[in-house]
Amino acid sequence: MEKEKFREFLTTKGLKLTKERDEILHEMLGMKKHFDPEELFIRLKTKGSKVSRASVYRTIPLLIGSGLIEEVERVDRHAHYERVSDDHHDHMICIKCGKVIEFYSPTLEMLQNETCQKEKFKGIRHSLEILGYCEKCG
Amino acid sequence: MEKEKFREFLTTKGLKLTKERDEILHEMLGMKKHFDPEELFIRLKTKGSKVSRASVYRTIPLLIGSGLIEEVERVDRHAHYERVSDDHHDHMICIKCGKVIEFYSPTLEMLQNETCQKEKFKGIRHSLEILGYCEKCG
DNA sequence: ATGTAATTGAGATTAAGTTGCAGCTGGAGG
DNA sequence: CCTCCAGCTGCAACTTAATCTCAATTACAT
Repeated sequence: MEKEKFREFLTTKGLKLTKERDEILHEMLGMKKHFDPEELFIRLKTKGSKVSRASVYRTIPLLIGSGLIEEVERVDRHAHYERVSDDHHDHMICIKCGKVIEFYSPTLEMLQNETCQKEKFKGIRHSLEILGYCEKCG
Repeated sequence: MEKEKFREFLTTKGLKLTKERDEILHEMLGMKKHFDPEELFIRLKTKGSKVSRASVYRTIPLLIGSGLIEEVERVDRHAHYERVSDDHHDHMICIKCGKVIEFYSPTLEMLQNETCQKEKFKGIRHSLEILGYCEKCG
């Protein structure tokens, strides 16, 4: 189960399964599906855990490395803006260099409309972001 | 053109077109399509402008309001994580009642992969959010 | 049991963005 | 063309999310 997966990851990397990491792992498993590090930290704190904020932040990459969680949002932590033009498009964003590729696929748009109809949902706008590696960083 | 659009927006809101706002507008028009506020500020600064960082940040919502730029990224600026499970899905979110419908369309996924290949982009994960009205609120 | 590289918490630091405030200014109304 | 005041400004202090430093502690291979 999860703890074994985590331990295995740590061992292969020459890292240790400390009681702090264990606490963080267990608390994480009890979170709702989406969470942020601060929520996790607060929950530990209110349960009386002595684990520090730094340890929570330091453990997150290890949980990702062991395949137990994934980063959902942005790579790049600050706000970005775009000059408006009338052509709608979606984005591919390179996780490594931050490059943004704009693309537009009519088929994709159409398919989304169909999906909306199936759910009786009236779509107004959407945002599709594909994260990954660009040609150069791939 | 842009300046008129901006002035019109400001006037209808009872706001003023100051020289600082004008400088920011013009510098913004010279940026590459995607930019962040700090880049904009630095560019003004290096050109000898006396405009403050605060004014840049304060002007951005006005540029959005006048339809000249859009926010590209997430509203929520901090990192989020998600416990891994094997069912990937996307979201439809009702603008009115906040209801979230999870859906999954293999065709949509496939089409995305094809689009990535076309751009020589190695997609790792994506997030697709369709905003609109659910059956009840529609 | 021991040695040591990894880990810890506290608090300082950084980055991005926001806010309060005292003085300045665009532009509507005269 | 003036006047006036709501709206603006820069500055610096503040906030939030996250990272780093460092001396003390600890897991775990041998």
